[in-house]
Amino acid sequence: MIGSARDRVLRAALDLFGEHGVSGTSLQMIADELGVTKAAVYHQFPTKDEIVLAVIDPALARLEPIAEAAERRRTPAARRRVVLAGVVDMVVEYRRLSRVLSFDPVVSRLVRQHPAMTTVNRLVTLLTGTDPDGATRVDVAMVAGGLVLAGTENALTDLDDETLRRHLLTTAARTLRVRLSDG
Amino acid sequence: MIGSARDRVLRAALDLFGEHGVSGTSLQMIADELGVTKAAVYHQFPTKDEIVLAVIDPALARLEPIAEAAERRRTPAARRRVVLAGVVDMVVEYRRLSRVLSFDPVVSRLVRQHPAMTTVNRLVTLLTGTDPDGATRVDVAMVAGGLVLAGTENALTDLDDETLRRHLLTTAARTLRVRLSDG
DNA sequence: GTCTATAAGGGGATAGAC
DNA sequence: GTCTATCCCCTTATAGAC
Repeated sequence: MIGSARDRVLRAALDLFGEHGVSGTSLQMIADELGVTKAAVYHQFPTKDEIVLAVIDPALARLEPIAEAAERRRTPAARRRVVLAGVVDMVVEYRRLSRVLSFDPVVSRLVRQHPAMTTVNRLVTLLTGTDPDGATRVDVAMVAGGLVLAGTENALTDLDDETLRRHLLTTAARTLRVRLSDG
Repeated sequence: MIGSARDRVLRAALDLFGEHGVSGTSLQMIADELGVTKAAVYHQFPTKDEIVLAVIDPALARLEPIAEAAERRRTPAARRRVVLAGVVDMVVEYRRLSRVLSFDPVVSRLVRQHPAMTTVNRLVTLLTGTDPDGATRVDVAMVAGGLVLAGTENALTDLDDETLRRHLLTTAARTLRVRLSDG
């Protein structure tokens, strides 16, 4: 075991959340995984919600720099490329987490209330432009859903990160009709 | 209230599962929604799992006819068109259900053990052909994930079923490079 | 940092009356 | 079909010793 007791809790939680979902993971399971008691876990975090937030925060924190980098570009096409590449990287890096992050009702509540949601909306606007039509909104929803699910799909675990990243980027760009090469 | 007591339970369960997830929905919540007690619900179904199965069965039952219709077509292109159209129809019809059906750890377990999984595999093979490469498998995973998520996306609830169906079909076909018109 | 012990509540499920 | 009452288990969370 490397890292502080706090880090050990977070690593165990990430593993268990990925396998059983947040609602399906009790503090007892986290404690058992570490070989300690529930009270020891409570010494590190005051509530279960705090553990969930600490697990998902690093992933959500990746979004803000993507939005800033995209907004520094001048053309809408370049902005779309930056958003797409950044989000794909993030999804691959947090493969195991994304399924849990998007669907568990507990996390859904925590994410809805999270400040990072404004960044998510900025990223969507960077992809769609303002006042998108129905077809464009469906395109973006398909890509968002596809990235999350494909990132966690068991059938794709044999692909290494770099291969998965490349395929996801190509497919997402085709769906959104974004050219990946500039000019 | 129209329908048998059993039907009322299933309708209430569908609503609550869609909103809170299966793990987040207790028998007490279902009973409260109907204005009865838990024991009355248990009179209709022996276990909670049985309720979940009864809710998802109609959606899973839609898959088999799609596979059969597709297999009656002679060209791979025609088969892909039939699978795509059928699955999109099913996703739209069961909009609220699909999120729950795909991600809740409880349902995930029930679906994995369900006989309809062999049909799912047949549909995937109809789309990809046998022995697909990594890029093709990512394409299919993206479309599957995108359909499920877009179908349940709150931001798209303003679209009526027919509009949503049309956009989903167009976008999914583009992602998979399937031509929707034959010939 | 970790322990034992316990509180307080909700979960699924059952027994038996009406 | 529905009720009351209950069982047993697991959950989050707290108190206080070491």
